[in-house]
Amino acid sequence: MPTDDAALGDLVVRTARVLRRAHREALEPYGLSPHQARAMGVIAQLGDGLRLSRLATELGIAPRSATEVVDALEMRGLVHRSPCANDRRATEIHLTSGGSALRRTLEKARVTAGQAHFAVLNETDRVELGRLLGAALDGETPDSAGDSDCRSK
Amino acid sequence: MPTDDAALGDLVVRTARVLRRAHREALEPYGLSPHQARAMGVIAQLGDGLRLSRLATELGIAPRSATEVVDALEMRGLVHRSPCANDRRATEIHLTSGGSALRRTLEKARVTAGQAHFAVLNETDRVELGRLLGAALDGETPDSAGDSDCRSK
DNA sequence: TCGAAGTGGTGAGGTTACCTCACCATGATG
DNA sequence: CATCATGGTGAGGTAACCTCACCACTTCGA
Repeated sequence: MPTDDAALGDLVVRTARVLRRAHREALEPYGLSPHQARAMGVIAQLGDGLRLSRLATELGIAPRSATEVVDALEMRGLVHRSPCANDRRATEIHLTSGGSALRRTLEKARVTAGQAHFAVLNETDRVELGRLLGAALDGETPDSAGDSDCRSK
Repeated sequence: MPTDDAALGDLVVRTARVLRRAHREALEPYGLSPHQARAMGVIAQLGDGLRLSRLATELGIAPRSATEVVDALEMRGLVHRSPCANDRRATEIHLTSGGSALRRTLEKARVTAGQAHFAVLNETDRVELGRLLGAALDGETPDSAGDSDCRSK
């Protein structure tokens, strides 16, 4: 068994799978899909007066698809739309109080799950791991800010 | 900026995203989806006389869905079905020669992409990274062999 | 100032990759 | 040999995307 080669990539992908599964399971009780949770994160982060089209680019999806995500969140009472004052074509999206409370809960769960996975490592190792992953990410893909996903074209 | 907390999980997930995107792009010229490529990997690995239902469990999908994956691969001439001698209900799946050639090409591309991402690290760091990720994976989720994915229930 | 062109959001309808349920052919078993 | 279990697939459904067409509105140039 060779020490690395593609194995390093495999390890990362497998780790990500474990983390994602934990995330998905944490979300399940609330009836949210990972993408909906991510959308709430973006809405919370960019906050005030977020346009639907901006949300779409942040999520790396088509504007039309963002409409659906927001529809779903709105139906659950987690966000609401309001007309934009400056541009009467546009719609602003806000988290409701319930939405932002849930967002905080989920964020906490996500952090906890991440910590749990790396709990077997000591502090030194965790720092080292962060350094190595960060270095590889910085070295590769000087891909502007929006990490987005894939289906960009 | 705190050194770790959930940041470690984020780094892993972002790294995985970069790798997956590279993988998807490598596949695109051949008109294969990542899942189809994965299926070919399983078929190649478990080889001879692989049943459709076995493939399904390996991929972590329902048997009915494996039928579709194999349909697609067969249509592209990458695999073919043959009746199983021992059990006339069952079907065996094999890679065609074209299929296994393509598989080797893709595997090589995947390895190369992984190496490229971690090329900024020196040998020592790469080994260390592997050790840390491996340790965290071993510690967590004593989830039997089949890594599979998620939608297991 | 008024028509043309651009932009923000959404209705309609398509695709992909999954799913379940029902079914048939076959195999295993009392 | 009747019965039940198993391997694969047809039919039809769902979630999360997509494009195209469209309307309301803004912006811009003559």
